[in-house]
Amino acid sequence: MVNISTEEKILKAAVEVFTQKGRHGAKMQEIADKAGINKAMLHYYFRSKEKLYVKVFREVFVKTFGGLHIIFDPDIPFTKALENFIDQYIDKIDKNPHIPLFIINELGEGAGTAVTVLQEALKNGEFKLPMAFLQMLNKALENNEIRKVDPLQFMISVIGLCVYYFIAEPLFTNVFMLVYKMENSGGFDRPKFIEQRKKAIFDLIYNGIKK
Amino acid sequence: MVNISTEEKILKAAVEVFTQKGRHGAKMQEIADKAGINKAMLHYYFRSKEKLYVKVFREVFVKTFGGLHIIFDPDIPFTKALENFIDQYIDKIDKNPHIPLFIINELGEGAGTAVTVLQEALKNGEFKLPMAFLQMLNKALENNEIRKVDPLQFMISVIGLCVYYFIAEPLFTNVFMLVYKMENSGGFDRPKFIEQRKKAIFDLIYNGIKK
DNA sequence: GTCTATAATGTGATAGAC
DNA sequence: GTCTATCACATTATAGAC
Repeated sequence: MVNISTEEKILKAAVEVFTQKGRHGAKMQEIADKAGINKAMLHYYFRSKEKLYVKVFREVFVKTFGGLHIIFDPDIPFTKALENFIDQYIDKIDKNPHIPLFIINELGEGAGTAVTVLQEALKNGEFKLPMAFLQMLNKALENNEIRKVDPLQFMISVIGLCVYYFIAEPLFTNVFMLVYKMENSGGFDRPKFIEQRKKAIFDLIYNGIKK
Repeated sequence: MVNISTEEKILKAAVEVFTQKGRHGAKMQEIADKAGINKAMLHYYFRSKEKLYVKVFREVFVKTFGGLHIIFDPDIPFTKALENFIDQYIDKIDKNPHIPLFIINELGEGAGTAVTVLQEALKNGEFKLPMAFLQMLNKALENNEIRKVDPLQFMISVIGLCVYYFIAEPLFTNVFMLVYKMENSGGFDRPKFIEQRKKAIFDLIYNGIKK
């Protein structure tokens, strides 16, 4: 990929700006600047801000969450799959920390583009994660591998545990600063913290559902 | 309160619009319409959109999270306090479902108004929740009431479990629709689901940390 | 395809009458 | 204090030359 096309440059810049600033906060000028071209080109390639946004949302959603269902391979034990999921899901979010909040915000705008994309992705198999998770969980419940839990509630809990820190990071870092100051600690080592987070989530869940 | 003042009407409308549309999505015209007055009055009372936003953020943040620390009363057992917290925190969010995402989004805008308000509230005692939670948790750990856990990680987990569903509700309702259709279920009873959520969270945590 | 210049619109803010 | 009318500016979108 020696020569990246103008269209690709625009899309790449648009992903950055839309995911970081949101639908309303994003400005066409900033996207143009980041792509190294001018505003007119954005409209030449994508007609309008709205159409560009739709492309960005669909691509971001599918690329981020499209492949994760393979973690729930029926041939490995549920507990191990869960551990893998926590590990890989958090790694993915950590590499794209703005994306969960971006998707949540756009889905919250009510019936419209984002919700339509989600529904289509659920139907056409581009977003198999929830069903793969629920199927493996139901099998583990049937086989009495784990304590009885409500499948939907449990799924929300696992995903929430993985995602929430990244969404609310500014809130927690400020609380940490207060705590660390009180403890005369060595400050905040973020990579170490992320690894500890994985372990804390798995420990909580594992002990929460083991028989 | 027979006669609500114009300033109060504006603030009430501004809270609604800002929390639902965000800082950039909110329009002064919509706030004016909702308050039943015209745009000029907004500037007469608050000078600028920015100043009005600051008032709204501070008020919303303190009113929503300012009083919750009293749940962690040292005289009651930690497990019971945790159960109360889950119950009351979720009730509060359920009554103001847009507020967590609003606060998270504004804190994510980087150093600025929202972060400043948070830091002040942490210092001046308007936001005692994190410290109250951590103190009670540390005591429970010292007394060997619960399994050994990392206090900060555990706090994030509890809050995330309570908040995440409300933040990502549009995502999950769409998944539910798919699941319920497959199961020929009677559809989605939201109030019942919220009560089940409280129970699911407490069960997971309780089993996750009990000795 | 790419650019500059400009139109068209939306929105925050103000002036001035009452 | 409240209103209408208007300004000033930012931003999306287009026209037209190269």
